[in-house]
Amino acid sequence: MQQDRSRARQQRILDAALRVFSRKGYRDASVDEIAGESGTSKGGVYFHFPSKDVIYLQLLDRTVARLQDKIEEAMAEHDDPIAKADAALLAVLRTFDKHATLARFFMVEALGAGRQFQRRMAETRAEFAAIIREHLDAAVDQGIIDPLDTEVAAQAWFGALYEVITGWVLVRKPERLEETYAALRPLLMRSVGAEEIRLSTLIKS
Amino acid sequence: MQQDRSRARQQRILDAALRVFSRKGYRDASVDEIAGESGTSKGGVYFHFPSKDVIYLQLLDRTVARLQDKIEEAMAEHDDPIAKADAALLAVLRTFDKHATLARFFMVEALGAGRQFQRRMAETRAEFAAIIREHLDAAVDQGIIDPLDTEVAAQAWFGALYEVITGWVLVRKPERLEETYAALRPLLMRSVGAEEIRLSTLIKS
Amino acid sequence: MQQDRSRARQQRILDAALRVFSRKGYRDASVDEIAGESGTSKGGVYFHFPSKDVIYLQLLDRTVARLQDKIEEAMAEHDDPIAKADAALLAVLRTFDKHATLARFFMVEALGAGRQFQRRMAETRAEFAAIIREHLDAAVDQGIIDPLDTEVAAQAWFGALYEVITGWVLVRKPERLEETYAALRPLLMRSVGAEEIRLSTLIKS
Amino acid sequence: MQQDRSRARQQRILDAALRVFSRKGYRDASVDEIAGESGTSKGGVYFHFPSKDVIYLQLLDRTVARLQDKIEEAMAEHDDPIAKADAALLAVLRTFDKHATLARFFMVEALGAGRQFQRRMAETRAEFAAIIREHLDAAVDQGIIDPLDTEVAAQAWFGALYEVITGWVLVRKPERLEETYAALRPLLMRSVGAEEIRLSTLIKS
DNA sequence: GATGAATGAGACTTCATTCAT
DNA sequence: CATGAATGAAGTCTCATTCAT
Repeated sequence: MQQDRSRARQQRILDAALRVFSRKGYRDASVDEIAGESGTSKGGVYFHFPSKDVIYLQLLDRTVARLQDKIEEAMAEHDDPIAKADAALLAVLRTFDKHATLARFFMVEALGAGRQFQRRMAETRAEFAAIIREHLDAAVDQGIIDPLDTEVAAQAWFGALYEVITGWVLVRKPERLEETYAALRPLLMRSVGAEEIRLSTLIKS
Repeated sequence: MQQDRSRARQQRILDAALRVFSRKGYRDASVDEIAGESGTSKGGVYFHFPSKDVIYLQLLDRTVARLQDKIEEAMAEHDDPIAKADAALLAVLRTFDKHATLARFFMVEALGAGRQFQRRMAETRAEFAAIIREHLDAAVDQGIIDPLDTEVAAQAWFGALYEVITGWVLVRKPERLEETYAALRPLLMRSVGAEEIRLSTLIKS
Repeated sequence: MQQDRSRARQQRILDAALRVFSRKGYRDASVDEIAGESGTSKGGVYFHFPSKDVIYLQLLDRTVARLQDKIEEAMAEHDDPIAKADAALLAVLRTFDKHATLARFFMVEALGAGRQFQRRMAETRAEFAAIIREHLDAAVDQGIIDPLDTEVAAQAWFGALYEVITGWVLVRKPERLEETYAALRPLLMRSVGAEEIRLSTLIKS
Repeated sequence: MQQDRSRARQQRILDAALRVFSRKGYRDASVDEIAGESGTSKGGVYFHFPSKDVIYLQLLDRTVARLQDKIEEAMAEHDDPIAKADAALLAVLRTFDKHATLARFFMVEALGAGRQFQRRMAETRAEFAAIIREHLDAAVDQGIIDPLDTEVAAQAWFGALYEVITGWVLVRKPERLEETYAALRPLLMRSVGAEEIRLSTLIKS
């Protein structure tokens, strides 16, 4: 159908926009460049999207949705709540490891892109933290870990992960992002007083 | 003398720039607005600073220097390396608690301000992480904590702190940033396997 | 088609720019004024030309090309090399006589327009002198005139012409530029030791 | 006296201005740069001169006066009117040969510097041409050369000289400007129908 | 007399957005 | 649907000139 073609075009524009925003940041990326990179014209872009803001916002949405899918998928394979949270982090890490463009866009450029996006970014961060928190809470409920301020713990986990990824994006060290996780994981586990879980149970997937 | 007046004016411009950048971010802040906010004219700003970039960079420098001063000061009151690192974090938290403008500028806007600043930001992050790491290393050496990957641990501490502050900047919850530290601290300590140190020894200052 | 419209608009911008540069010189002419004079907006000008420099340069090119066309055309009607050179000078004079704007642009403003154009202007002068020289050389070869330093002679002819035109542009005397040629021509001819050629053979066209 | 100091300061500013204008042209030279080059401050420059225009104009005047002095001096050594005119040209050539900065300022930058200077430049050119003309007229009166349009002849001589000098300024070829005169001189002489004068009588000085 | 801080008009250029073709 | 020409607001930066110190 025509609708398919339209959808495909939109996808191509979003893909191009991701690359351009990732390279230049929101303000320094021009609609012209996005149009060029997507093989369309400026008019074409404006046919599919009402404004540059909206492209950015949709990209943010798409990124969040993809990450959440990955996370849910990864968590589904575990029952233990700590293992679930742990798997979630690893899933995020792996996704960014494969898509450095996405990582730069989401980790580095998004927060300072402009006031108009900050509410959304705050929400997004909260959502991710909420996922972690949910399972930490469950762990507390099930007596796996001692009670603690799970809100702050979730924030701390998220922040630690964020920092490791950002550092990787900016400096590209270590080569593979996943390597760091071997060192990060025990820190996180100990921080909430969780017993070590055999990594093997996590990395099977 | 004239030199004093000049210095004072430069300070006023930097102060104004901090507020404007904090409100709008680098790109959305105009030199005109900085000039207005500092009670000068556009030409006046350009008399004291060669470009908008340089203002931003000097602001970054100034912020880093101030934070490092606070940190050194705080650390000087402790001998135990863990307590030193711990005190450093608290000092940072308190500084931002008092200067929300500075927090927003440094935590939210700076990273995504543009490619031209990212190398500097990466360095800055590395510097702060290095301070933490140094004392974690000392703690390992003195047998206070078990050996661990202190580089990643430092990054994780920094990231956790960063996230807590950023969350506070964006949502302004909790009211006082320092409150969170009561919950954050044990997490960090446990994460490196450190025994609890009585908070009282820290908060005396 | 659209391409035609685009071309036409470019021409209109160049025409307007010629007038404005001729009136004010390169530096004192503003892009705004060129835009206004061409019935476009500033953005419109920048859609068709990447910078003010480029407009100026294209104008220079266009002027040179037009003059060279006139010259070739005029020379084609003569066989005698001296007559050819002579006809070339007359063609240049007549062109400027009809287009005082062009004359002012090319003779008065161009040289001092800025360092970035001086190499081009030097080349241009050399090209015109080369045309004259070529035919003086031919005249020497054919024994029409005695051997002489044709490079300097060509430069001198060009300079004499240039000065006469510049004087006319600045003072607008005599009314018609071509009139001066009656007095200038014998000087030039004698300077290279050429016999007088009947003017009638030249002015038929 | 103080007046001497003031005069000296003015001279230093004018000298500096000559260099800067020669390098950059009128518009691209800044008062700041002139101040710097003259070892003064911007305020200092404005104490001695009311505006940038006036500096330029005084420089023009000074240059003209110096050239005229050289010319008068050179002409005083000859009685024959043709020899006088001839000596004048050579004097100009030699002056510029020694002061390339002056040459660039006066030959290349001055004409296109801006509308405000063009009347003055036109006058100046006319003055120089008038000197030449005067002696050509005398030569006609004394029966040394046949009657001719001395106004145009003077213009042509001036133009030929101008072009040779300008070419030298732009391309710096030949190494020494004076060399060219050996080739240029006979052309000029023949152009007015003058017999060759032994160069030896000219170059003694 | 001299300095350099300050002003403000104006320059070039960019770019999101609109719209005729 | 798509193109690319056009607009106009806004932004960074320059600089001649003025003036308090």
